[in-house]
Amino acid sequence: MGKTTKSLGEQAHAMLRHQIISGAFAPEQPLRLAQLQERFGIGFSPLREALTRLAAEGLVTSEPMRGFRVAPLSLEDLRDTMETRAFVETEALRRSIRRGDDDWEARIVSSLHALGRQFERSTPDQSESLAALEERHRDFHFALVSASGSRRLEQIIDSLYVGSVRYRMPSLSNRQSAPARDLMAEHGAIAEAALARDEVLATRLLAEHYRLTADMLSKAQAMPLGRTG
Amino acid sequence: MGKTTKSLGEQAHAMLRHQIISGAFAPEQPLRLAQLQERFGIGFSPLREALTRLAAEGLVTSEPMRGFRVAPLSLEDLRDTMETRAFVETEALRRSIRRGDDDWEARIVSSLHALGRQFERSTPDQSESLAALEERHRDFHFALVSASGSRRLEQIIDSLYVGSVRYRMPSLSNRQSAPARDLMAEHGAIAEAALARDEVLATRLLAEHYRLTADMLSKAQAMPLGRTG
DNA sequence: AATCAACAGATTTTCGCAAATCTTGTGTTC
DNA sequence: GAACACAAGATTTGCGAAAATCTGTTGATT
Repeated sequence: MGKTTKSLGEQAHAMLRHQIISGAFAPEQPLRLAQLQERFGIGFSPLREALTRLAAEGLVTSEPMRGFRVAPLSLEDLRDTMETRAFVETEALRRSIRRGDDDWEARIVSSLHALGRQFERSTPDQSESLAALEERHRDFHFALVSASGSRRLEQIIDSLYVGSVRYRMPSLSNRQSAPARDLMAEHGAIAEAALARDEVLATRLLAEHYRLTADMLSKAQAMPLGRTG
Repeated sequence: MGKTTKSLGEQAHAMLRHQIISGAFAPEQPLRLAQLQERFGIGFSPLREALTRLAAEGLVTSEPMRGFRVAPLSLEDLRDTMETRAFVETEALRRSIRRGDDDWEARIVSSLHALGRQFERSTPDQSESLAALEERHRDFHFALVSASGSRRLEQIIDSLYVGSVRYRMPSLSNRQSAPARDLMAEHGAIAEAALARDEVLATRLLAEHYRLTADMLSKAQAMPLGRTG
């Protein structure tokens, strides 16, 4: 069978990562070993390994002898992260437009199509389909820059994505932020420019896309949803 | 006392990191727990934590149920890493030139001076002074970009530095590669342009500096020193 | 001769307990 | 009443042993 047995440490890492990203743990919340052991039914050692990895990835913070906490969120970090994403990904897109072959074009077309389908299908209240939507969204953006030819750029893009997805997940379920933008049109325009090998237009559209996203998330972050008191 | 007690895991991480960077372990060499336990006199848990962190940083690789190895080196990775450094650090330098205050200028002057002193003092065969030289070199380059205002760019620069220093350490002790370049002149010119707030010149000199370094290290990498058989 | 199964040794991974450290609450002193 | 010392509980950290997995060798079968 194709089922590769993952170590408990990897499983713990994946589960914790997913729960932090999806907001099941609040920012700055302490992550107690005993609590996690009960929640996941896993011993100290694998949990510690998972937390150490997450700390290196920037999703949790660690203070000596005081354990681990979920990494904080801030407007400043959001702005910085999105600006840096725009800077790095426009370069990776530029290179991909120069170097991309038929397979690269196919990945863009295919991931855009899949994103559109999931977009139609998603209703705001199903957290399951929201996770699927986020996955499609990620796939599309990765496809765009997937012919850069630089392993290092890919790694950087990946880590910046992880740093930004926590800001997006809660606002994805917020209906109010969506109507102002036609997200599919934005993505379609970027894909079109990339496939037309128009470096200048494609990178400008991508940067603008991230700028709009940063603005929208900043508002959502400044006024967290759900608090009606 | 100002001495903060570090956890054994942190100590193990620092020691292993230093030994990998300085070449005490060969690339791709397996890192056996029992062997490391004997070498450092530290138990399994802290060693595992250290190795997990190093894996997340890219200095070691890990395969499930097969343990850890020192991460491989390659000409391709060297080229990619140095190109990416040039790309990211020129941007950070550009921003620093725009935003840098008196303290930033002071850090550049001071770290350049310290680098020059250590450069005069260093003789090729003292590995201790070579480590100090590398430290000064790092400090100078970090000072250059220390006013970028972007935490994310700083993190990226840091991780790329770690990825590249392993290529430089062995060649630092190779006398033959040094005479072709006047390293202090290069560094001095970069600092001068930065302090003169000349974005174009400073970033061009910095990029050229990294291009020359990449070329030099590529040659050293292709023909490892010491093998006279 | 080549392939495969099984066994033995080495290695990684996981667990539970002991030690070290931090936190909280209580009582005493000024 | 406020500040401090101290003790009890909670929590992290570290260690060694046990379990799970891999690797290399030997011997049997086709």
